Amino acid sequence: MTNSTRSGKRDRLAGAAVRVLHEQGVEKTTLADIARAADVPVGNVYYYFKTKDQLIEAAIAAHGHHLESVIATLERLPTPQERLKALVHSWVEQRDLAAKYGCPTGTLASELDKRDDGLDRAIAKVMGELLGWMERQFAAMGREDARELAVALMAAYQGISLLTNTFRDPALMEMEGHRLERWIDSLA
Amino acid sequence: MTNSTRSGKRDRLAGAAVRVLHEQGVEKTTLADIARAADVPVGNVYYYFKTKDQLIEAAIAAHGHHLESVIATLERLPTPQERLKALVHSWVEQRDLAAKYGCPTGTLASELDKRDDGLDRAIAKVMGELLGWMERQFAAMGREDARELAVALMAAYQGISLLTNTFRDPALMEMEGHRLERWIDSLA
Amino acid sequence: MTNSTRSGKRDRLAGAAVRVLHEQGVEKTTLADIARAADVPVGNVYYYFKTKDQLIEAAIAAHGHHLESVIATLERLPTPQERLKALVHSWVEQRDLAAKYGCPTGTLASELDKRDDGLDRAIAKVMGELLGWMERQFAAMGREDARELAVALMAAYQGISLLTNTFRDPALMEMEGHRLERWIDSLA
Amino acid sequence: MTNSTRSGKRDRLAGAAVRVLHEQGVEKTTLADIARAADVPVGNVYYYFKTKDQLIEAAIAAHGHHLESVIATLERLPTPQERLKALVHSWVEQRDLAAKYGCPTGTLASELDKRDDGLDRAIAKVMGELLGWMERQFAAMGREDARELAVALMAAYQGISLLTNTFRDPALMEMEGHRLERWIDSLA
DNA sequence: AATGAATGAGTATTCATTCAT
DNA sequence: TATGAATGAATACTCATTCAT
Repeated sequence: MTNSTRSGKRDRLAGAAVRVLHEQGVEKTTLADIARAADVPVGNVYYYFKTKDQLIEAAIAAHGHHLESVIATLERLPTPQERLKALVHSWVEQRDLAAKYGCPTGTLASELDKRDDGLDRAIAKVMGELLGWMERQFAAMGREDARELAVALMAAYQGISLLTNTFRDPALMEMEGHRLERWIDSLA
Repeated sequence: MTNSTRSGKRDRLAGAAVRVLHEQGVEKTTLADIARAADVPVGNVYYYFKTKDQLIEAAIAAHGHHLESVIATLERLPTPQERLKALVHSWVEQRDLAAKYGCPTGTLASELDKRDDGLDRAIAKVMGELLGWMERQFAAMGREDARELAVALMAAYQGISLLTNTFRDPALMEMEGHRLERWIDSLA
Repeated sequence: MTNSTRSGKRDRLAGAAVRVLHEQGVEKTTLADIARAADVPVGNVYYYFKTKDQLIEAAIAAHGHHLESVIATLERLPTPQERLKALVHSWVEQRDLAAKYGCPTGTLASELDKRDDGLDRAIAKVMGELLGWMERQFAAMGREDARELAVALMAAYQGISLLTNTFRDPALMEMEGHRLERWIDSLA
Repeated sequence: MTNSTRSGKRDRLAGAAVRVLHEQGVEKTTLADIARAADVPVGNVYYYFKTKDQLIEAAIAAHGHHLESVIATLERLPTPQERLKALVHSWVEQRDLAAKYGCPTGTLASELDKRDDGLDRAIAKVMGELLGWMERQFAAMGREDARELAVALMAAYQGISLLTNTFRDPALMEMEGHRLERWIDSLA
């Protein structure tokens, strides 16, 4: 809100960046790619973002907001089990995208780790938020090992996203999704 | 053997490439980086590899051979459970490296997916070999769902590697490793 | 007109390319050479031309336009004989340049033939236009063998340009020019 | 004889160079190309030729010897007219090669002119020998303008070779060949 | 004489970033 | 604010030439 101008170009750039960075990867994506996807002239990008890094940072933030809204929707469900299973279900629904490009959060985290700038901390924070929410769900289920379970669930998702992407097989995500749902049920 | 020359420079280059690609990522790594790590003049690299892609391919192959030797060592253990748990144990032992750079196989697979060349198929094959071996272990344990279990185990490892790397916390790998060992025991 | 920007840098680059390619040859000419001749920073060349090939293509087009304007001037003369002889005369006038670098069209055609790109077709088209014009002049003189005569005249020019260049002797062009003028007169 | 060793590698290299330089052009041809064509290891080339230039020079000489043998064969014919027409006839016979690669002498002369080394003088000398022979034939026909006629004939050949090559049309060489034969007859 | 290997200078191309208007 | 144009540093790749054996 605060940063958006009448034309909303800043948001459009950040949104386009999320999409293009997911599809092409950070290193393969040029500023021109993002500018084109946002339908903004290249030279104009620098009015909104001083550097490419700042644009990536904005993309990470935008992706974080997206995850927050996903969580907010899940919160409407009555029990933690249902919430977690709904999350798993949403992953399975995205299986075709995962097969093409992997998980947006995970691929970003993986790539940003190799860079000198501090952007890896930004994506770690986003992933940490989701992890924290998961932990709270397991805790609400009365589990003492909520932290461990949250880590296991997040790892399972990140890992199966990578496998689904590597083998280009959406069925892998589906199979693992069902297994995770059964697993969640078994924890009650 | 077949490709090694007296000085073994070709192998030295492939080996250095495995290391540097893991540490810096594919896109951030220049030919000069690899040449320097192998203590070989840049121009000389092209005597052994026609393109950067071919050098990466050789690095993938070298990494594949490394995994094969790891598997060969595991094979000496008497039962499939012991073999699988020893594999998990070796992951935990590598936790500091994972915290710094992630899993070499996984980060490579993730990055190569974004490229146009066919190298993503090469790393997929390497990962597929390990996956197949895991499946055979679960099958030897009498599990009908060996394939599903193998996928779950591989995903857990890839995912926890990514989390360990993202949060720069080797303890995550340790925690998940113990959980996986208990899980394997529970399947018998 | 259509492609020229305010500063006309694109045209300046194409023009400089025509000159430098003629003087140094296609293979010996670097992009830096052309950029320097046009007084344009190397990196900036790529704003106007995606590849070296495209710049060469623009140079060929520019040379083609030059030939068109030469023809347009010749068209003002009353009879085809006069036009053809004026063309021969213009060749003789350029004899010092030919002694130094050969015919721009011919040397370009000769060099481009050795390349894989389709640029040899572009220069062939330019030469074909001039050849067609010559043929129309001979036809206007009532000659049934206009095509054959046009080919003979063009060949004579290309050949004497090569000899003049090889022996570095402008007098050769002069001598052959006079012979060709007499020959044209004899055809009436 | 003097330079040939038992194995005749030097001659084989020069011969291969003539062929490859004609087909690929001087600048596009690497030493490795020639070495491969001569079935000689690259490193070994430098035992016979100190530089690439010296190898090209040897190729020019070899081509010169070839032209000498062609002339020697023509000398057996009784009259100068017959000799010249036989020369023209041999050009026509080579029309397919000319369509593909142009005249070996001419393309070499054209390319070498752009270089700093003195090789352009070497090929000029070879062409000069042939030109001198032509001139002697016209003189033997009693023509006072023998020099001019020789230049015209050589230019016609070089020019039609270039056109035949540029338009990739062997018929051009054929057409011009017939015209030149009639022309020679008309000079008697 | 022979040869696989080594070397370094040179070239096209990309792209984040800056500038002028 | 907006934008086309400018810039230069970086990178993969080629190849004549040299070296060690």
